[in-house]
Amino acid sequence: MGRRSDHSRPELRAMILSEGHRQMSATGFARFSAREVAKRIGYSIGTIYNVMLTHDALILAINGITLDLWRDHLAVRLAGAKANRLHTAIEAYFEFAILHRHAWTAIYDFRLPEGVDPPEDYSVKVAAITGLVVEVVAEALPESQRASAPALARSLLAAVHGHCIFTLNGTFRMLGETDPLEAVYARVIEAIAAHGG
Amino acid sequence: MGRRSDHSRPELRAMILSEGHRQMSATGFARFSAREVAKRIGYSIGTIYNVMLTHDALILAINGITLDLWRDHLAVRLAGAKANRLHTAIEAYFEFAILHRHAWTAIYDFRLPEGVDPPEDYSVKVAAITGLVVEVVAEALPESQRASAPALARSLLAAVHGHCIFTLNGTFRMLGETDPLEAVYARVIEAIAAHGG
DNA sequence: GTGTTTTATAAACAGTGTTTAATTAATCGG
DNA sequence: CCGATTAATTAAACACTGTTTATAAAACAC
Repeated sequence: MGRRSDHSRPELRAMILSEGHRQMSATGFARFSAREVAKRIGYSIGTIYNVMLTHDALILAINGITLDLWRDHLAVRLAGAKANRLHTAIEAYFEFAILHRHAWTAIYDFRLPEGVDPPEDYSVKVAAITGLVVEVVAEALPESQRASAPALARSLLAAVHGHCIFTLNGTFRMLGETDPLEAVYARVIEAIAAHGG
Repeated sequence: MGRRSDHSRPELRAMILSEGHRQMSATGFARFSAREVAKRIGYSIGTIYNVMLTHDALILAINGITLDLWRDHLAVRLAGAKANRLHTAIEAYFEFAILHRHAWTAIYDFRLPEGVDPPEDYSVKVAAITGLVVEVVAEALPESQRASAPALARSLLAAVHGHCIFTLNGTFRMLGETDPLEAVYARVIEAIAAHGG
């Protein structure tokens, strides 16, 4: 078949990413298939390559959608929290990861070839999420310690992340941990306290 | 070809796992191929299935080897450390993960089907590593707090793990973190201090 | 030596990502 | 308006994957 144009390029891209994200959420990174996405939107695999160029770019774009949803989730939860914002942020981190476990896990399952950096708009999405966390951490610190907020925030982010992964991949179940959220929260409070907060 | 017996069953299993681990270390989980393992040891793919039963079991066995190496690495490092044992443990965690990055990452890249538990000997290997960490954490706590060592240890393990992952997957590079080891070490010391250590 | 069991393989099946050539539809120039 | 050009789409092929099945050959038991 030849040139068809029932959908514009941007429409096609939107269809691919929407169906792709749906499928990533449903089946996870390991079983994700670009061919299946093509089938479901009624186009051939070649069209996916025309629009997305490569499999890696497709997955990166899908993960980008997940990052946007994640940022929104955090932002909404934080907007509705006047007190206990650190706890809210951690809670929201866990909530999103558990609710969208396959899509969230895919962010970390996918790795670019060594030495290749992610495209800038992808880094921007990650930075946006980090930015929200830095803000919340900064609020919890005395003004004299505000300068250390970025460094402390990314460290606490890593700590929360580790707890979240151990929750999802069953490590914590294996080790007998039943309340990982409160466990990290305790760690975070200890760190903040040590910085005068 | 039929029954050959140049190698006994245990010999074959050892060859498969040795070559499998070598290949996992060299190429990583995403590019790992059971067929390639077969090729390299001079047997057909069917033999791999005869001996290993399934692809999942093969990977689980390879990851088991990595866990054993990891435990040994931690044990050796800790055996040679009289003071600063917490720092040594964290250092050893990072060392191993970076040195065997592909094999180490494969432990977490692989996921059993949902609801399926790992075989017991695999859980035992994980518990052995955790046990070492619990010991070191317990040493750092006052006797009155020793009971909380297991819970605190698995939480700190998760924290270290998160920092380690962010180091390997480039997140920390993206966020400008240049010394993740000392960052987690600071978090660990804060937590220990908060428990009276 | 015959019969049975075990081992190993080749071949097939159903997938995957990726590339290529061919075809058809839309667009553009005159 | 019509022919030439450009762009979109696909079918088919390639080289892989994991997995299953039938078959042959070697080893073992009696």
